[in-house]
Amino acid sequence: MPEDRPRRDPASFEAKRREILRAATRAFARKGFAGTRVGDIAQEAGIAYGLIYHYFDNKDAILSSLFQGMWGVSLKVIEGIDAQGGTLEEKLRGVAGFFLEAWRLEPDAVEVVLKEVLRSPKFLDADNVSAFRGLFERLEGIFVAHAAELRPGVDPKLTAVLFLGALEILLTGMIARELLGADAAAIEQSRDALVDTFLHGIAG
Amino acid sequence: MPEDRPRRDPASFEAKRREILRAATRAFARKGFAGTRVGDIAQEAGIAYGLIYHYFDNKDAILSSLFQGMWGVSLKVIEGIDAQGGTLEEKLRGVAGFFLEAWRLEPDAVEVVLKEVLRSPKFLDADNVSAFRGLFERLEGIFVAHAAELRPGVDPKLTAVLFLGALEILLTGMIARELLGADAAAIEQSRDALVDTFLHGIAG
Amino acid sequence: MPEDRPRRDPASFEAKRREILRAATRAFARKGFAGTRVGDIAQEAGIAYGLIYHYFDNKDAILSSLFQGMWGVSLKVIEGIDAQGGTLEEKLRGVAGFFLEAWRLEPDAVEVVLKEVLRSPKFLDADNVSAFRGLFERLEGIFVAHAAELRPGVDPKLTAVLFLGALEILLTGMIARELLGADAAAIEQSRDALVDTFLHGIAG
Amino acid sequence: MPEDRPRRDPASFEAKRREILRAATRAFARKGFAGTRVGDIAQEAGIAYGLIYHYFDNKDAILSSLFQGMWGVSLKVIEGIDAQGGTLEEKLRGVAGFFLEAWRLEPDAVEVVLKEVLRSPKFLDADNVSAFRGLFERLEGIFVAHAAELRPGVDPKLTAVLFLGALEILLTGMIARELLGADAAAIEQSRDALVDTFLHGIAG
DNA sequence: GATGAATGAGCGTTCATTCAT
DNA sequence: CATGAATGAACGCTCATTCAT
Repeated sequence: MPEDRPRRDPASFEAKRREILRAATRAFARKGFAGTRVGDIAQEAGIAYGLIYHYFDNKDAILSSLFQGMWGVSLKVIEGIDAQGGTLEEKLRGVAGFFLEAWRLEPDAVEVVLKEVLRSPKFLDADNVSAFRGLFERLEGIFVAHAAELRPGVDPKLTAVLFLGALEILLTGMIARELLGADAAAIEQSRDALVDTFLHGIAG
Repeated sequence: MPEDRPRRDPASFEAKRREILRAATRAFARKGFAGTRVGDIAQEAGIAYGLIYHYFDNKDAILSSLFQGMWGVSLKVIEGIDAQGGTLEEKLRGVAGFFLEAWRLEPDAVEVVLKEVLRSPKFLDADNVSAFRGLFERLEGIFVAHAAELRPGVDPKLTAVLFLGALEILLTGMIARELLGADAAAIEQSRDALVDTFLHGIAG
Repeated sequence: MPEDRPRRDPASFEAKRREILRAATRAFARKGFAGTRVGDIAQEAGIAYGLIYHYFDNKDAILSSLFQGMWGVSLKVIEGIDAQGGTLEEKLRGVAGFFLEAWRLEPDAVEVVLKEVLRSPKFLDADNVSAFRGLFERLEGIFVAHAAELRPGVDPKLTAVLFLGALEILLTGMIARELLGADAAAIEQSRDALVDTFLHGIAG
Repeated sequence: MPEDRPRRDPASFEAKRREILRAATRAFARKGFAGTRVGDIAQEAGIAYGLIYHYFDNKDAILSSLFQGMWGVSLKVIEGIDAQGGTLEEKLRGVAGFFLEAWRLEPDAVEVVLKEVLRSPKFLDADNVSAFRGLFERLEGIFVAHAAELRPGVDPKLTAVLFLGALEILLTGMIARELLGADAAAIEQSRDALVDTFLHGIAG
């Protein structure tokens, strides 16, 4: 007698849910959220399309679930990097490295979040916007905490915005696979260029 | 004289076309390209929706037309800034200032191009990608031309990418009107923070 | 030059709307509201199904429109019968005769209203319930006004309910075309049986 | 012993079946037959929805079963009332009282039969129509048997229709709980008003 | 030029029913 | 007996586009 009632096993339910989420992520990355039919996701997952509605409320909920999963992890990691202490340089390298590494490991998921969630008025609802803002504020907090190391007159909020903008376009550029390489060395080089530029500028 | 098709009045044709384009831009900015119906554009322009098809091939063509108009002007201006000579700092300030000023004058158009064209696989066809790439290359050319003023080891292409990314998020952030101000002073401050950060870094 | 701008002619718009409404009524009568697809209505009307959505918000709105049209007329007629004066017998004969005649002229419409609207929790929303109640109250008012002609102890509200119930089942029975005849003579006989029974009872 | 299919316990099978039937009746009364999902019934019964198909062939069969159970009892009771003898008044009071009492004891079941079965072309198949007709004929038979007590010219069939229509709307009106009360006194009053009206009319 | 009626491909979603476990 | 994952037919609805007037 293994378990009392293994009916509706939560573990396998979650496993299947994740499986569908991965299939959806691949499909969204390939054809965009709008261009992906629910049937495409099902086909990618090897199941009937009706089954998707056992695991998700609707098509939108799949994308929201992807975003929230990614974003929750991201925020926690950034908080960890901040809490660990270290120099400003180490922290910036940590933040940039985390997102670039996330892209290397799960390029589809990063692409979809960047392209479909962060730009869509539909998904940038109050919840998601506040999640998004959380990252900005955390980075801003890092700059504030290290204000003593900054040139006078540097605005922490603006700097946080610029840094994330530059980081985002690195990821976007990698997605496009046109402007930048995608191998580990290129990633490292990109990360260093980003951090060095922000810390020391490009002027000789 | 064998004109191809004797429009009654080419000037007024163009005027109406621009009028529709402006109406469409407002509508796209408010509800997104996908969320805007052709009928919404017509209503915004005060005409019947069927008439739109006298001036544009289809809905996509409206957005493409907006992009090409904006982008052509942008490229010419950037080229002009480069050709005028001056220091690297002046050129970067010119580039950033141009886009920020464009946003101040036509925020809807800038928002739509950023959100709907540059992220959409549908509109990033060969033509548009190469137009987009043109801007990158022009900026990269500026960094190459001023290589003597740069720290050794600074990569021109990567720097161009980072700079445009930071610039883009300023525009995006301004669109959101949440993180940064939108008045002339805030714009100037943003431009200076961007250029100073890239030239001199933020470290003290 | 006939008219200033015959574009979007309200008259022909209404005519087409009514045409669709009639087609829908036939379809609903034949297969029930739930059993009728929007495409069935379109086919019955000889148009494409998409066109239906130019004239009605959705499938529900078609049924609501039918009900409100029928019910508004009915209430007005009943009010007219009441206002005209006369004996209680004349008024009851008028009310019953009106509904039975309506059924003779538009059996499908009466059938649909009886079967699909008055029994459906979905369509018996606040508006429709209050419309329905209006008829009850009007009939109750008639009994109250003629209280002097009634046996002592007769409850006007209960009597109104019973009268309308008996009237409704006459119509329903005619719909079923099983229990009662449908010709003019049968209708007259039904009406008289109803009124005579209520006024004088059946006991010898 | 060659039982056809040796159910573990026919009694408990029937008990469970009835349990499901009661749960379905509550659900149908609350949301209508079409608006009730098989899963809703299962939830109401506290079982898995798949199990329902062990006890009923399909969703329709549940409603049919409810109708047949109710109707069979009703017919038997009406026959008993008729067979017992007595005056016409006693018989009419018995018939009306039975249905009103049934509603008091099982309002959901009565409501569902009235709203979902008797008006639905789907369930008014040959079997059910003939069951339904049985009640009419039995009541008609009562009027025929008591023809001597009736005014000349009273049509037994029409009178049966009118009587059942007035009775039905009482039940419907009680369901709505708007126009009439629902307590025992109100029920008695309704029954008496119905019978008195039919026997003696309302004219003074 | 200008209008809006007309078309229909296409998609998201529901839910009764089956069946492996 | 009991469960709920799995299936897929079916349907309402949207909206870009065409075209007769």
